Amino acid sequence: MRLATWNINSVRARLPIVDQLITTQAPDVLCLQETKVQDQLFPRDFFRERGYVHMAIRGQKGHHGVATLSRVPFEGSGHIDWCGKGDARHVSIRLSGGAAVHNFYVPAGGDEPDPAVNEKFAHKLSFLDEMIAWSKDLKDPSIMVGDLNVAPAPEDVWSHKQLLKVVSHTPVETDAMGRLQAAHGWVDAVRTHHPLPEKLYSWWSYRARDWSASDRGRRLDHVWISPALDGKTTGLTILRDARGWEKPSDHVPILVDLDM
DNA sequence: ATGGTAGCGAAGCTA
Repeated sequence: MRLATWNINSVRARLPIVDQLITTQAPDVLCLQETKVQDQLFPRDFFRERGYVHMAIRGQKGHHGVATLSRVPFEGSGHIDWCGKGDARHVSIRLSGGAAVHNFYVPAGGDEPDPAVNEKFAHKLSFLDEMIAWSKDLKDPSIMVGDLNVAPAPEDVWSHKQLLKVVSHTPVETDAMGRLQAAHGWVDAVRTHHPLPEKLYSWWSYRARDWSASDRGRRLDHVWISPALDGKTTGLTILRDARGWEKPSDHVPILVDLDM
């Protein structure tokens, strides 16, 4: 089974390159973040026509939004209302066989990395704290994917030194990511297949003159699996090329092949 | 130190 995760920064604006991903990579399960559309306006027919007839969609007007589209049936879906804000930042499905797929869009956190003056950063830290508590109690074999908006290791950013005070790579965030990983024994499947110290990015700003030449990227998108599923991933690709596609997202897809 | 781009939805906010 092949699973893809992708922050597409508007599903409606990105249909041509979603089609390109489906045609060239043929994922069975597609986890999208930042769909930026209300559920009644979600392009269901587009996915249905391409065989993704099983859909778990959770959107809201204008911002955020996640969706998991699948060619293989799933047994149920759900979501958690993180921080009690009603944001569409998480949707889960249960695959036949029992494994859950949790699709996340963690808050970006604004610009100022101080929770005392920036409520968006405080929200991000609270969200991560709730994920830690949830992970401690998590029993089911699970796959957690999505835009976690944290680049944990020095090799996950273009310049560790220059990003230490930039939201996404501050010590308080990377520490939280470490505690999140430990809380369930999450295995970072990207690093299983592309170990440190290889530099890896999944996001490049729209604001660069030449994203590829400057290559100032960050690894914000993740595929984590339960210890019980360790060894079930047979391959994993960060599709850097997609950043150069026509009218791209600022994030690229991650593809993981699972023996299950 | 600053500003650069993109999407939503129709001005400014978020990223």
